[in-house]
Amino acid sequence: MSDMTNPEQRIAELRRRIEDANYRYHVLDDPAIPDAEYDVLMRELEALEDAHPELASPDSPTQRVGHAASSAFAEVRHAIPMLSLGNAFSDEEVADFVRRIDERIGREAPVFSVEPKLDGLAISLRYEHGRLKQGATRGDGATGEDVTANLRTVKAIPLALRGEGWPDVLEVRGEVYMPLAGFKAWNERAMKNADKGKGDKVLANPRNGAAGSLRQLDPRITARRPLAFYAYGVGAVEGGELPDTHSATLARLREWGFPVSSQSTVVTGLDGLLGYYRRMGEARNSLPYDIDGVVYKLDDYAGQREMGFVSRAPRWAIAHKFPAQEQSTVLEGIDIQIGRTGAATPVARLQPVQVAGVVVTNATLHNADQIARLDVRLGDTVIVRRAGDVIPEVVRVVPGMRAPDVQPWAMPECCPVCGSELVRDEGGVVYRCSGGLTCAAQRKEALRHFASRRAMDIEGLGERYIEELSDLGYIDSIADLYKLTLNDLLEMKRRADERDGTTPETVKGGKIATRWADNLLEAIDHSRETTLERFLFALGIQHVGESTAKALAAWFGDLQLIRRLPWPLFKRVPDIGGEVARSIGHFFDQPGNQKVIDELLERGVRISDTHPPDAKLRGGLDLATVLADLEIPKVTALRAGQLAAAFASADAVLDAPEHAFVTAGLPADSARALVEWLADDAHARLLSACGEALTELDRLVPEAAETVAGPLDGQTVVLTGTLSAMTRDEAKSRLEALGAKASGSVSKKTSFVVAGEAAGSKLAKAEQLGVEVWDEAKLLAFLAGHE
DNA sequence: ATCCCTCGAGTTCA
DNA sequence: CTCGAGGGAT
Repeated sequence: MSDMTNPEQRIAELRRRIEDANYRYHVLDDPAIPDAEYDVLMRELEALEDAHPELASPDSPTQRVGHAASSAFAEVRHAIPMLSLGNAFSDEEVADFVRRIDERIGREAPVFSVEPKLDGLAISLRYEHGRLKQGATRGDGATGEDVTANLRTVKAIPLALRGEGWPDVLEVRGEVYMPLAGFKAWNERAMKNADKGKGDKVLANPRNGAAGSLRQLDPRITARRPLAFYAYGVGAVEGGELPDTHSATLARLREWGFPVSSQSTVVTGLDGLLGYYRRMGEARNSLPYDIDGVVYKLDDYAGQREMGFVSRAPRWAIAHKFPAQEQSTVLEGIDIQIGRTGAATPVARLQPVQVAGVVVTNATLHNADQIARLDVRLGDTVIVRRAGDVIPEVVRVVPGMRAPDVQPWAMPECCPVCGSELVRDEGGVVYRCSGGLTCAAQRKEALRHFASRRAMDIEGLGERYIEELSDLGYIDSIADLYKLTLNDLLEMKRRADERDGTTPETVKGGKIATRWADNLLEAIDHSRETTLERFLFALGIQHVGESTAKALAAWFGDLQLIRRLPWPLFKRVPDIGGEVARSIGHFFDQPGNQKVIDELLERGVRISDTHPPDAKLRGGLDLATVLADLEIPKVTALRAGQLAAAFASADAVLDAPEHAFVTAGLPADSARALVEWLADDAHARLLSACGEALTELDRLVPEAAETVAGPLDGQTVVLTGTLSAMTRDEAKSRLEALGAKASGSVSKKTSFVVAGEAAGSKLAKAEQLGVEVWDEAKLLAFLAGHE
């Protein structure tokens, strides 16, 4: 096709189409052609320009890949200084700003052009006769650096102006920034490649990413960075006119090919400004770029001229800043917290600092690896952020502020609570206290977990009471909760008050208050009536959370059965594999745990929903499956099947000589491995126990399953946000009653997401994956129609 | 062996 | 909410 037309025309045509695509993508936010097609056009243009060097032009989109490095940046003096803006941190300061305008030029409710304040790098672009001639950084406002070659690589910046009516000389000002998606993708790739020892620099944050990219001496590096641009104003103008308001100028810039924030708009008076501030504050976390506030500008240029300037900032504009989401503070110490499973988590003790509206003093450091990665040391100045706007975390260390001779931090060797050794998980990153339930911290955490809402739900038994009851020796195990008496509680309280030197709380007449103790006993009593699912969860078995506890309860139905089942049988439950099954078996193998369970039952804990095992177990209850589940070396599912065909029972396998396995069809090495495995007494007992369990289950499991089809059978749902008519938990159980499976995270397998008010990242993920989203109204209508 | 999806566990502050 | 790791499909 291209050889039909003359190359000059074709080049012009290609350049126009490519820049058109850039414009639609970056300015109109409405991509016109797919990436692949864009690449094809680009390659054709490159080929043509190579073949006809005389037709090359600095305005060509091919030039956006950047040329060879220069040695330094030239200085650029700004014809009109690039001013900084005054800052407002409170509504009052904004009110003062509006009042000053009224006082000075007599306008009570002025019209403002408002826009988000992007966290990027301010630049100036000089166009002469519609062509980009020079781009510069803001620098100190009077003088910046010439970064034209770098700016040419930013696709959102037009190399030539579109439309018509532009002045002979036009200086456009705006912000170069790094969109969050681009930043994330860049860093993910950079980190992946960093592991392999090659690759790109990991960027500290989008702002630094943008600034650093523009200061590259080699524009080819800049070209690869995901940079974007928004125009927010003009500087020098010669040989032409602009509209007489700022908002109209922005509209004009948009026509000429500049991206202008779609969030920029016009509002009136103080109320308008503050309303915009609130709206943007809410939208902040869902914007595709970082903003640190909003900017208010008096819209009409006549008013701006009248207002004038103070020193280096205009009096007609102000930046209204959001509370910082990132702050620096000093790391005063690193404490070790011991969790329920003994996991030792380092927690940063920080000099109190305001982050996104709350004072933060603690932040998790996750684990020792994370500390090593960040190279955080005691006394360091660190950057703290609230991840997802909730949980504080240490992001990085501020370099160059470390005192000399501070050593790297190391995980202590012993548990700070009980002194037992801290042992690193094999192949894992967490260290655990090896003290088990002899460790007071683990005992307390176990109690806290047992009493928690989703477990036994003992209302009022919070951290404080557990601490006191445990420290003063009233409860050692979870079973001890059920033998507490009113006297115990009152005595405990008296001793705790004495110890802490606090005066006892009294009611009139000087009598000691007992109401709290009555309530607590009542709550403990109330918790005696429970379900198998809650009970299993409350025991705090490693790897058994709510979901696994629920599955165990549903499949086996009876605590007495579960507590003596050999571990391989647990693998019959979907989503329970070797690791989890062993962990459950191991828990019930401990005589101490069995004793606690006996005590709980003796002291009145009653599981109300005991039932026979689920019929779905049928099918998995044969010798072949059990032999495969035992994880005997070299005995695969296939070999297990051969054995089951040849032997009538587990006991028959136990008694068989090695050659009988070979006769059964096993290769010599499998037979050998099996004999060796069986030589271990513990293994032999396990196999025998499995045989017995099979026989018993066979008797218990009902013949056929009679399932009622629910309307949501096989569907996976995710709930997010706040519902008004019911709690999320209630919605969850009602959906489950209709056959749905409620999950915590959105994936492409998710059938639909129920999104209430203020839904966050899960809703975003659903939209990104194109997963169906229900609002509360739709949920209610569905429930009404199907329950 | 490798991917993707879930689950478990740990965490902060008002 | 986030990270790590278990389970299961491929």
